[in-house]
Order: sequence, then C-alpha cells, then structure tokens
Amino acid sequence: MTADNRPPLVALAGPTASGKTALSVELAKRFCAEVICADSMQIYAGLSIGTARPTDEETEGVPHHLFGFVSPEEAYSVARYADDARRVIDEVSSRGKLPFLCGGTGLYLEAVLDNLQFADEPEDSAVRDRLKAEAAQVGNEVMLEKLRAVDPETAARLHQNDQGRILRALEVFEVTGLTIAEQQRRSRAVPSPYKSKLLVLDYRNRQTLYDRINRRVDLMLKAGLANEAKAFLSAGHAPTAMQAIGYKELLPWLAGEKSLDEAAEDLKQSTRRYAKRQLSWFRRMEQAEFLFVDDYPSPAALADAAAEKLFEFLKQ
RNA sequence: GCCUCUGUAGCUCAGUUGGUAGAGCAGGGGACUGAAAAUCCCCGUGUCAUUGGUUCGAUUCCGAUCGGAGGCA
Repeated sequence: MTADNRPPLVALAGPTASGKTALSVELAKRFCAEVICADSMQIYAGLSIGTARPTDEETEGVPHHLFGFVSPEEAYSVARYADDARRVIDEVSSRGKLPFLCGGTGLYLEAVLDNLQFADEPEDSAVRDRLKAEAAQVGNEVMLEKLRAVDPETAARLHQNDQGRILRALEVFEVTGLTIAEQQRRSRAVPSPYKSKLLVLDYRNRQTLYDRINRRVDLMLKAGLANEAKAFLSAGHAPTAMQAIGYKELLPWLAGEKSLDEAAEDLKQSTRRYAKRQLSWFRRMEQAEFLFVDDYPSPAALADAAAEKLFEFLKQ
C-alpha cells in the first residue's frame, strides 16, 4: 500500500446546533488549523445571530475564513463556493497550516471534498426565466417529457414535482449542449488534490439535539435576533440569503399576524426539520465518520476522541 | 349527590348501521451537482379507558368502574 502524499484536509460536519463551532475551535488549536466555512448561510454578511456564525469571542484567535464575506444582496452558488473554498484551502495549506472545513451544508462539503468541477456558465438567467414561464404554462409533466427526450437518464430519477431540478437539467442542456447527467460525470473527473477526513457530529438521542435547537433559538432571540431580522428583512430582496432560517419565520410577527412566541415556535420547528435533512445528507456521505456527542461525558472527552481520529488520519 | 355529554395514533379529532380503524398536525426515512438553512419524494398497529354481559364475533350494543367536560342541586 503506497502512502498518500497529498496534503491533508479535515472537515467537521453535523446538524445545526450540534456543537460544531466549539469543537472546531478546540481541534483547530490542537492541530494548528484554520477554520473555513462550509455553511451556505454563515458566508453572508449581516446574518450573524440567526445563522449562529462564530463570534470573535468563540473563535478564540483561531483564523476563520469565508464567514460573513458575501453581501446578502448577491446571488451566491455552490460553484462560487467551490472556487472560494479551494482558494482558501490552498492558501492555508501552503502556509503549512491545516485547512479545517466546518459547516452544515452537505452540498458545499461534497463539492470541496469530492473536488467537483463546475463548468463555466454564462451569468444571465434568461434561459431559466423562460423555462420557468414555460413550465407555468404547460405544466411539469410536459417539461419532464421534454427532458426525457434529451436526457432520459436524468428524467428517470426525477419526480414530476421536482420542478427545480427538471428545469435546471433542461437549462444545462440548452446552455452547454451537454446533458446534466454527462456534466455530472465530468464534474467527478478530477481527483481531489487533498487527502481528506470527514467527521460528523450526531446524537444517539434525537430529542437531545432538538432540545439544544429549541434552547438555542431562545438564546438567539435574547441576543437580539428580532432586531437583526428586522434590519435584514427591511433591507430589500436578498435572493439567496432570504432563504436563511431565522428570518423569514419572523415575518408574520413583524407583520403583526403572529405573536413573537408563535413565530419562535415556527422557527424552532423549521430548524428541527432542517437538522433532520442535514443528517440524511451526511449519512449517505461514504467517508463520513460519525461521532455521537451523547456518547461522551463532556465536551473535553468528545474533543479528545475527535483529536485521536485526526491523529490517526494525519499519520497515514 | 343527581343528570347529560365524553374517553380511539405523541396532539386534535373522524369512523366502524357489530366482522379489531383513518385524517390533519407532530414525528420518522429518503433524495439532492450553479437558490441547498432551498427544493422534492415516501411512511399511520394503535391494549379503540378498564372490566363484566349479550353475540359465532364487541372498539362499535348494554351494565359497572375509573378519568375528563358541562348542567342541576
């Protein structure tokens, strides 16, 4: 067995409120690592309390990258993230530090860990807008049939109601002349220049996680989430950032339709459901090694266990 | 104390003219390649309160008991 001489890349994933931030800082200190955001919402400036972005106090002097650096007015995407993340990873690595991805966005993590290649595509969304208008006219079934005619492979795996993916597949074919199935194959053509390790935090007892989520939402509100949301929501449209959990759920309260308590309950529920979806993503990531937080008596014990796994990995 | 109503899935309730039951919400699982904290798909066995009786058969009818609600004293 030949040694893998590629430089190391470590990632820590886990559902929201699982304790990623604290653990990442602790591990970063032990391994001389620098943390790189792998979270689709913590990248935005202005969304700080609601996305639980690490505060200066929490980072304890450990360098953090790609947090809060995108204007919420901008449309961001996985493709841009992959570029940004690779650039930072290379920088950190070339300085002799360990790049440490931390975040809960499965797609972003996969894009970097699997070194997915994204082809250049024109910025304008004219094609997409047109396809959307067409779908509104003729219905999803017809659009799915159109896709089946050019890309039966993709059409076969998409459900009729999955309009977003059906239209994107049609868009890719129209813009690039290649099916999205083929594009996706090509996206995996280049092996990663890094050897990587992915740790995932989870809880054996789901309720424990949910309790943490509920508690954290209360803390966010105490920390001033309502004001942050007010400022963010009144700043106008923010196409992608607008999707962040923690803001849109407070709209009914700002509109006087719901009490703050009711809105907070909705917010907790969306967050719980989100955590579930995150876990479902992480479970299918082949290289994921799960660490169950409630297996350990203390954060320190968890950190020791995680550190041991990283030692093993770095030795390889 | 008496009368009436009520007790079915974690919650709110349907329902079975007697052949062991189903919705919404909650919850669970899955998918995911340019909006991903988004989006899409799938999943309902529960001593039908307990206990006797009638019946081939009771969650369904009758009685009692124990909860709950309302009314009258």
